[in-house]
Amino acid sequence: MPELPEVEVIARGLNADVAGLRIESVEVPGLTRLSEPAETLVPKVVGRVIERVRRRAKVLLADLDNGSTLAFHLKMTGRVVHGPKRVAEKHDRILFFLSDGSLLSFADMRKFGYVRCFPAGELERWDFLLKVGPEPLETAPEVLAERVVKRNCAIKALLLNQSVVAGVGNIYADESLFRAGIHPETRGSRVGRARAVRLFTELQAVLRQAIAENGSSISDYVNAHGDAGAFQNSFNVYGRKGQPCKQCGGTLQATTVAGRTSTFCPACQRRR
DNA sequence: CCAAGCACCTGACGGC
DNA sequence: TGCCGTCAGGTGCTTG
Repeated sequence: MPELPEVEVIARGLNADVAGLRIESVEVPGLTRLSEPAETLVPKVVGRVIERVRRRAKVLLADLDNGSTLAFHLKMTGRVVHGPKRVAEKHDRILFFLSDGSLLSFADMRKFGYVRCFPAGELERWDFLLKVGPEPLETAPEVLAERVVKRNCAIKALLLNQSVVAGVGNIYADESLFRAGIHPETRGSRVGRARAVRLFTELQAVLRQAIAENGSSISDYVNAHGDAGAFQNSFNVYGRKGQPCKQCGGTLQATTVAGRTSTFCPACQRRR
């Protein structure tokens, strides 16, 4: 569910809340198949102080005081929330009880998400981080454009490909393509350098705006305090199939690209 | 190597 | 009511 802006908002909120707190105990109501087993995970984190919480791509990273790092991937429905101590709820996967009496919880209805702890020095060797592309907000649009203009697959698929650019998912891919006036099925090689630069400039703008509005909430997303975001109210195309284009008044259409629903305006995003 | 398609899960919603 | 098909902020593995 969460894309770059949502994970960024969660990371900032958590960092403000839990940095400096010690993990006193851990409860594991049921980790997912993709997570590290509780038997190896729990001993690595109990007694450790959380030094900092940050984000890379769509992964939430909590650095601990012995150099190890807890990594959470929320996938479609994962939530990481910090709040008062409470009893376990239905979709809770792992609960971290902290030194100020508060609780850091990871819940995931669909069980696609995972949590792992990388000992000091091992995070850098994690396959996911070795393959993932540059951060779109820390990379010049011209540099990002170079990564797509020679590729033959659909520009929408390239935006979703985490090794091309990190952190973009279905919402922000569709929204940035609309802002740049590019049809989602256009091949990377047919976009052209100038329009590709425009695309990544618009991507940066939409990501920054979404972060400023606390992310987008469709059904599951909440920030580190359990609050919904507001950017879903600003969508131009995502989830608006059949509704009027905010730019030209025409009817928005949807097609499937890279296995994902892609909503676009056939007039503002002409195929070339 | 690249592109496409499905698998992994649970729940919500619409149609009959 | 209930059953069935469809769809959902993402990746990762297999297949061609």
